[in-house]
Amino acid sequence: MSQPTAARDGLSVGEAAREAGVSIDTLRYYEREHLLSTERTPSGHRRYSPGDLEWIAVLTCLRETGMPIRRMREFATLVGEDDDATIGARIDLLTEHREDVLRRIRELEANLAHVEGKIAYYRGRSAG
Amino acid sequence: MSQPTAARDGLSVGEAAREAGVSIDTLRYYEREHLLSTERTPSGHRRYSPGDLEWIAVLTCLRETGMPIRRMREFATLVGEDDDATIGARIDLLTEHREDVLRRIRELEANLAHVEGKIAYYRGRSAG
DNA sequence: GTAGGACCTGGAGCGCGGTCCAGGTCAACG
DNA sequence: CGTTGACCTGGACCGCGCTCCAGGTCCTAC
Repeated sequence: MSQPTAARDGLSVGEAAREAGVSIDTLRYYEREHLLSTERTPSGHRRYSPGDLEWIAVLTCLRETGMPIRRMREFATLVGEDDDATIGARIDLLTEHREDVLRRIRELEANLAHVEGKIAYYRGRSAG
Repeated sequence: MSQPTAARDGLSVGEAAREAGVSIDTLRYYEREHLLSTERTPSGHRRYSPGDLEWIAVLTCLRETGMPIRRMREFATLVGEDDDATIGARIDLLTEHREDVLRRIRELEANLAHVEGKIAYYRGRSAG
């Protein structure tokens, strides 16, 4: 092939990892867990398309909001079916997750207030 | 001893666990990790005072805000030294933790917005 | 005195989310 | 051609925060 390297289609796993801000091992792990699947070069190397990168960003967002891998797999399966009949299920899953996140934020805020109270208490003790 | 059961001093580990909303194993684990220490009855059973319960509540608050056990141990050590010279250090530790929690809340809120965007997108798709 | 239940200890096991490793293949460079 | 570095696989390993288990003690009630 006379195609120059720069013009090849998609990113290598190392490039994709750097781009997405995750480790190479994490990308391979997600693939094992069926959260993600990629094209391969004839020799078996993974190639990440822009769409793949967007999807990885979605996965990362879900992870960072504490969604377990198991649940992410459910979502990935729904999306992977690429059937509009699953859209309701996708909305339900994300909506439930949204509730979880909101609950966790409220919980954090409540506990934060305790921590701040404790700080204030110690400030008083060290001043008085 | 003629002392009635109800008048004995402090709660058993089972009672304390129920009261504090954690498992018995967790209380014993915290003790192994030097986050906590309790009086014992002559026969070796743990007894939890009201002060112990308050401390467990503090530990629980720190855990729920994501402080690692290792860091909780640092804090427990400072408090355990019962030396006013450590109060500055306690304030510093809690203040750092407060920053961590605030960061995490902000992160969650940012990611939450993405999740909500996704929900809106799917709603549009299923409506359109 | 004996049955049951709560407690004790030390240590193994678990679920999670990766992370690392060995042993091999592949691609580009000089 | 050989070297170098990124990639491949399957599987072992890790840190965390518990959780469970075996084998034993102790207390209470009948």
